[in-house]
Amino acid sequence: MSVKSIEKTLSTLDFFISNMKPGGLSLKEVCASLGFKKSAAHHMLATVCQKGYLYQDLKTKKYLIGSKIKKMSKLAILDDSDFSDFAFEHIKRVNDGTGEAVHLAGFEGTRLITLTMLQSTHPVRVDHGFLNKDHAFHATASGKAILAHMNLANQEKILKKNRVEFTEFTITDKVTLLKELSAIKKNGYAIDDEEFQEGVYCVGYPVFNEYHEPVASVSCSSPKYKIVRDKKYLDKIKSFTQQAAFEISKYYKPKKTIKKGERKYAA
Amino acid sequence: MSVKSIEKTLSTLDFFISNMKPGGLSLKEVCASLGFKKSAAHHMLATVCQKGYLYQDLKTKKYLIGSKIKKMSKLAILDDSDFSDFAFEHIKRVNDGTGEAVHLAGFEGTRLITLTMLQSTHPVRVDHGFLNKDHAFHATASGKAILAHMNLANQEKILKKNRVEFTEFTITDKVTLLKELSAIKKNGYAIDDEEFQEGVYCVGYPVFNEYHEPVASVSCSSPKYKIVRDKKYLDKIKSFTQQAAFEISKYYKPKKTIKKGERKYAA
DNA sequence: ACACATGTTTAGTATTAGTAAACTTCAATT
DNA sequence: AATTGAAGTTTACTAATACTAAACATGTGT
Repeated sequence: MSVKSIEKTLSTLDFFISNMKPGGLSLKEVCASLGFKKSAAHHMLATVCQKGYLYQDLKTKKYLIGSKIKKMSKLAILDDSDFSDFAFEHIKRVNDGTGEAVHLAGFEGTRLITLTMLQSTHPVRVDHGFLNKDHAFHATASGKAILAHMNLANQEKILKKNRVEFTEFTITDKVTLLKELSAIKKNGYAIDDEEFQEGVYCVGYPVFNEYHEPVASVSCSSPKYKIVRDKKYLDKIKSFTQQAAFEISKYYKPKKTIKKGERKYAA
Repeated sequence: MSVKSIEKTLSTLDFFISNMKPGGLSLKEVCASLGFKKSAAHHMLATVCQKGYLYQDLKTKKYLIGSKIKKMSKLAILDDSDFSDFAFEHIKRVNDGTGEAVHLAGFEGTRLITLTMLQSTHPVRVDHGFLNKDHAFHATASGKAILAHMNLANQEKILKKNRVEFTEFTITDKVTLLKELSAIKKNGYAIDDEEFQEGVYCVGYPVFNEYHEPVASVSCSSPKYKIVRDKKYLDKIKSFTQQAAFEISKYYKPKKTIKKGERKYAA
């Protein structure tokens, strides 16, 4: 079950994220775009302002994002810049070596999140996916690479919500997906064969923490015709990507002694 | 009027801001601290997670702050680091010259917000006020310095909500406050004579934008006994603070030609 | 293997959030 | 200067929904 008034409020914040303008957004704009009645929207926004998450410009009456959000953002974990910084050089090496788009993804609960991405340097570019956007776990190599190494309970929890059909090749059947995940786990890498975007082929390798739990993934996308035309090309992409994921996993090398009762290191 | 379920949700986010722990917060902790029933809190948190503003760790079930907040924070204006950077050297000069605590404050709607602060270098320190915390408009020199240069409508809007009695010297009567504000506007600076914290005396000067609208303030706090003991000490503090506010106002010097229909520059 | 602690789900009721309409404020136009 | 209109705000009322309590699951430590 979900609380509708909270849903509406957070959808409004979403709207601010994607449509923010320098002077802020007016009540009318919010209502027009989200289909709210103005009095209801006003009550809602007044409450949000009262708590300081938004605020209203005294002169223009337009709504702006409050600094409380900034304060809160400092407490977000996936915003762990250390990790992204550490990973960057390895991601870059894949990008330099292949010229193709490279993604570093992490996750928060059941959400797959793009942490860093490097665009293809080739003329025919593949540029789906944006920073911090949340992606499909089931239809991407990055998602499946992580998912494959989770336990069944978590896999099902994630697949319950994420099974949108993006292309005719998207696997939407849960049993087929679970079978695929087990193959991925055995092979050590995941592929996305036009499952998310037509004409795009993608390879993904998992990044593990010190307990051998999957925490992120590195993936490399390429136009499919290149893969078909030249068999060796895929091997090259795989080797670069695998290497990067392996190196990035070293970020999680145990730093302090493991306390008893904690999981053992198993890499 | 305010929407209660939104209020509760945002109070919960407030709780996350002030009580966040490395592994996240449990449902029980939230309920215990905020007095919620666990089923209600669960529904609420599930909704917030579904929208990605929080997320739940799959293993520990604890709640963490999502990266969507990070995304949103990049759109907050008062987080305009350029301004704070520009202001810093001037604030620093006041701190170096007086050795006392110096604050740079801005505001969002009816909220006074500390942007930067420098601690006193003296043994007897005055350290109320924290970064990004919202402060009392009516009981601080920083607040009154800004408030004095607003129009009556906005002054009343702000004073309607902020008239808490912090000490026996806090001015809580609206008429008295408005009279005080008009004196501040004439004098060009505001004082806080133990109105926010006992034993603390404070002087504040407004920072104006290119339209001569108050947008921020610089204030300097000192233990009151120093002011009483040495009349010249206050003059020194005032002169440093005034100079800083004057210099910081230059940040808003018009950069491009003023379009017709817009307010004229009047400084 | 058991018990306890924590989180999750459910069905029913009381509260509250949304509606519509009137009001305010301000600015543009006559 | 008076008038219209466009935005936001407030109100009183009612339909919808969020909260409660209690049972259920899950997993951890003993």
